[in-house]
Amino acid sequence: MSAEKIKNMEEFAAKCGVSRPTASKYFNDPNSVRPKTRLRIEAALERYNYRPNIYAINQNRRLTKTIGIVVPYLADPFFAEIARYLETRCIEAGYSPSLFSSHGKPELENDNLDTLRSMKPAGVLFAPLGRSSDREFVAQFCQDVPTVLFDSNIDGVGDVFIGSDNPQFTSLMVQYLCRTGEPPCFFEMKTPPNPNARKRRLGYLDAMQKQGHEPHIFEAQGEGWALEEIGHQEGIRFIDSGEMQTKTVLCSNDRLAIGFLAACYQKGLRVGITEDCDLRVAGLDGHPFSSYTCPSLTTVSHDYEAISERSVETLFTMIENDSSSGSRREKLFEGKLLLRSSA
Amino acid sequence: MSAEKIKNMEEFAAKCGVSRPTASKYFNDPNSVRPKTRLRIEAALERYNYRPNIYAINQNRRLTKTIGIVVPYLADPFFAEIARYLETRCIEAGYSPSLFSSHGKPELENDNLDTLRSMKPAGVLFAPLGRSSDREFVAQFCQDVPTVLFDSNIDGVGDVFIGSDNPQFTSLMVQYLCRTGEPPCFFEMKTPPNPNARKRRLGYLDAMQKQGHEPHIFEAQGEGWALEEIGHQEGIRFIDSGEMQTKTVLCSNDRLAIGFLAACYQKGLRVGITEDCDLRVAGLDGHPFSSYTCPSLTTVSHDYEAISERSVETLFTMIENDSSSGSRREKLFEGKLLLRSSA
DNA sequence: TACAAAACTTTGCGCGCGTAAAAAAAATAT
DNA sequence: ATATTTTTTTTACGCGCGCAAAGTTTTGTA
Repeated sequence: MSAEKIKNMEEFAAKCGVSRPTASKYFNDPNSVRPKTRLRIEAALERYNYRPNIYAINQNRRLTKTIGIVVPYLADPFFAEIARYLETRCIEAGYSPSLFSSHGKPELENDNLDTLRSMKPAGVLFAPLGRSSDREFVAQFCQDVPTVLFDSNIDGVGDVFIGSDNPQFTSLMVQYLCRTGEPPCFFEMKTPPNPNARKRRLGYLDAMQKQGHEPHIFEAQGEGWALEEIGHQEGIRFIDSGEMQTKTVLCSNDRLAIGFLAACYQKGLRVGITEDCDLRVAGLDGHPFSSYTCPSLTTVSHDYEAISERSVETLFTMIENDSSSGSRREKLFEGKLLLRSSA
Repeated sequence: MSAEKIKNMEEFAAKCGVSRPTASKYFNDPNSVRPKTRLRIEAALERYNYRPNIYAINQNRRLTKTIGIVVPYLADPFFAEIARYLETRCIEAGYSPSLFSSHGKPELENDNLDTLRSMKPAGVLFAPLGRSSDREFVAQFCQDVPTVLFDSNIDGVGDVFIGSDNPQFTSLMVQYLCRTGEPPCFFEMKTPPNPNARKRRLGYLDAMQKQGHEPHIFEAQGEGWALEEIGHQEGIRFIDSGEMQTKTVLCSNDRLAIGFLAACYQKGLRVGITEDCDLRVAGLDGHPFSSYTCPSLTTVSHDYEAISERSVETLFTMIENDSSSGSRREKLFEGKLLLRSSA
């Protein structure tokens, strides 16, 4: 490795003994040059660690090799896990992923889309905030940039949505709970920040009705993404209120459930399916940490891999065909029941 | 908002009635132009949503307004939380943060540093993998780019390190545990992926010796970042082994502790400080979810805010003075004891 | 009112690369 | 060996903006 610094592609091409356009061609696609010249270039690449200036490259390309990944809240392990998978897949496919979190704020979401737009990305994988998203703004973005919406749907916006069948989640869990014991009440936030809450509530109401049971919903107060905290605080209030008319609680998501389990523990309620327990508690999501709660949480898990995989694949074909498909496509994956010891 | 598309700063400046260099000056610092012209420009900015081409900007600046943030594993809530804070502070200061996770892999860490280097960032906030980091590579990077190392120190590398006083963490906890009951044994991984584990072990040994107690260490098998899983599996093995000669267990970090708590629960061991409990369990880190374990986890918390704040502030002054300070500086923050119900 | 200082405009070069067209060279086919 | 195809080189322009120098206008001060 020579210490000599190489300023630009001109100099580098000279070291290789090729012309600059040929070097340029190589960097765009190593296979597009003759094997012999390719070797010459790669030999030089070993000696001098030259790398083309990304800004100069991207300025002149209509589209870059960047893929934007936007999630509503990266400190939520659910999204952290998905982001990890998406990033890996993009790199494998030769793109450079660029990760953004909206930190739960619609303004930041718009900002993220703005900076992404100016990055001329080849495509974007976008999990919107949901109800609090700026609908118009997002719709415009999806028109301008090849975008795959995932996790949270915004009706009629964008060409593709890939996510989970949330009503199926609740219905699956309600069925299981009813078959094995008392029908569940539903523990959810009154104003949830996460997008799929509404569909889960509807799924609960629907499933209960179909089973011929009367639904009970407890609405937890509180705002923001501190779901465990809210589940805990409001769980205690729920328990103390005496409104709990059933010994089975279905939480709208796993993070709420984790907080609720803490509330139960604190209140001396034993949670589980065995005879000596006071309460059954179930969650929804398949949160990465849900197997390590005490007791381990029975839940319905997203098919993380399928969602990530399909999102990425769909985006890649969108990029290749670069045509907006005309009709809007949605793909919903079913959840898998994870039977553990809490319910 | 006019629908008319503006191609470049030339056109935009014309719409404002100012010259292009003046517009350019405005975008670099809105206060550097006369208030009257500033209003003219901002009025135009309302009508046409023009934004300067970031690639053209960055190509011509020696340094960009980008700040790189690199963490070893973003799916760990600890780093997710810190990253969230760092991002926010960078944005407030007028920089554009760019987030990278090394996903636990040294090759990826190097790749991240490579792409960062080619981004000509104003500065980088870097939490390295630690022992598995490529020492030479990282050192070279820190020489080329203004970098603040945080969380995990690499001796002699870089100009600044900001983190926690890990031996103090363990010593603080050991002292507390000894004062209130049996001296603790230490539950850790044999080959930990997280960087500060070694210092914690030494802190444990040292503190036990000072207290006049004999140390006991249980080494959990397993590789990688699935710490809860390892804590769970190996926790069960630990319990079954009969090697546990004390009723107090100090875990090397909170994620291990979460897994260990699950193991205790599964094994029917009651964890807590009250008379009727079999075991006391403590963790280290102040993990975001550690208050929602059952029982809630007694731990020593990083001063997240202080670390993030100091890291960012330090980087900003490094950027402004753009001189390498010559001598290496380290700042270690003490941990705060969080007394909860597990120990 | 004059005068210096500050802010602005004009002009013009340069950044590092994409890319197109035409000419030259090399590889392959006849 | 010649003709044909493929690859490479040459030449040249453009991208959108930073930046510096010199000239012009505006602003604040004496």
